[in-house]
Amino acid sequence: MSASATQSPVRPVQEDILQAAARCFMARGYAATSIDDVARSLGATKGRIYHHYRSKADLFFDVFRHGMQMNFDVIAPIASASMPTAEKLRHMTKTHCVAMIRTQPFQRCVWEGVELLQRGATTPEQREILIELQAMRDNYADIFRTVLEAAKKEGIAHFESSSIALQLMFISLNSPLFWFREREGQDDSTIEHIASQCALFALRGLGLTEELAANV
Amino acid sequence: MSASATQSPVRPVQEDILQAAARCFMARGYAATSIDDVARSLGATKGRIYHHYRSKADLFFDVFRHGMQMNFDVIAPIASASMPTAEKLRHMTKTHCVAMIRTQPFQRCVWEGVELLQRGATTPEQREILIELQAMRDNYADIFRTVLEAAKKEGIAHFESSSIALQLMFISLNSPLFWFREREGQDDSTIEHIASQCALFALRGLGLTEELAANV
DNA sequence: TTGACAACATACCCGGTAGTATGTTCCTCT
DNA sequence: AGAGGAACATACTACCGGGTATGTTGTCAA
Repeated sequence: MSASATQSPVRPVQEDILQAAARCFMARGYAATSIDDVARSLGATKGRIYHHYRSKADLFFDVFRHGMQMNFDVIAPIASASMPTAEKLRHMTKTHCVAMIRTQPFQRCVWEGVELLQRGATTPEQREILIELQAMRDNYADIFRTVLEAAKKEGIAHFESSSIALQLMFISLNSPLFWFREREGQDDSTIEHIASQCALFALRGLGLTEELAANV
Repeated sequence: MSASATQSPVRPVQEDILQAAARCFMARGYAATSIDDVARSLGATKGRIYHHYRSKADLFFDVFRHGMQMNFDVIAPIASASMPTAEKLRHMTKTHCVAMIRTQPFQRCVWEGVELLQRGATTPEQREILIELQAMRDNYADIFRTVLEAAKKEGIAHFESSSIALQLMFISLNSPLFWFREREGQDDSTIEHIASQCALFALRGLGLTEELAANV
């Protein structure tokens, strides 16, 4: 029919595996999820997964990486844009929260991955990957940290410890990861609405005035 | 020596097992923790644990129950006391946060337990226990929900969805569960100081004015 | 056409772990 | 003093799940 009948498929195989893995890991947790579970949700067998990934940990790490990458993709443009600090903070918090909801399965894996990082890995091979992932996450947090400290310097935000403020902000914005459920009749505006409430809570918590925090 | 040489020990055996189990579950997660791990951290073997608990799940559920019970013990007196809503909210948030830090291993189990609840149990026997634990947690949350809605009615707090506000408040106060680490030189004042920052963040997030949220 | 390789499925191995069955010690009560 | 049971330790079983080794099919290139 077309010029090249065997062009690479629109949705590469790896993308499907990552999607299925993210959902399984979210549903049962990393340790309680078996490769067979992931394969079954794909209508396939272990062979398919082990053909593309060397180990269960490798698969999980790739889900983590993809999750973080999606966050960078939406936040980096805002962070590098030129706008008032308060407005930048509003945009970044809201956008981050929307991303958490939209890519929930992946972000749940990122969350659990952070815990795995702290518990350490077994093989030295995995250690190297873990260090890379750790750095990835630290870099992402630093984007927000920079804006937070700028806001504090400008007298827009009021908090004592930057580290604690950063943690509190993130956990507020990440909160939907733990209670949001996909349901029928939920469209973009529903998600936006939820994210607005979370971002408003976070911005208030950081000490922004009602005017500066409004209309997130 | 004394009148009754074989009095019941000050620290019952079950208490020790619960402590060890809570720490192990916090360190590695429920699924990745083996009964042997818990036994080893007690300098004992499986036999000791299975003599007191019928299954791994039962042990975990008991840790959950103890964690929740400790929360009730500190919050119930405040909730039933007679004081202005704002003051009650300050006390409850701060106290809850302190409890999270002080009993961190147990509360991490409570947290993971909530996820296990959502994923469901296998045996119908466990289902009954899960329903009981679920109710326990709901009752605890309702204590805060009542105060929150009172605060909203009085015009002290400002939020849209009570459910979301409750989630955001809790996750802010629970936040130390995920980043607080015991270190040398940390005394009660250190914990109080951290809890104050979390409570302040939460109260601000709920829309309390700076004066009402101050001095938590 | 055939050889090579990608992309899997199938069959298997083996280590770890929940749970059990049985021994052992000590205490207590009669 | 001896019978019974509480409080464990030891030894064992059964199964699950990560990983591997091998078989099968389709495709493409020479």
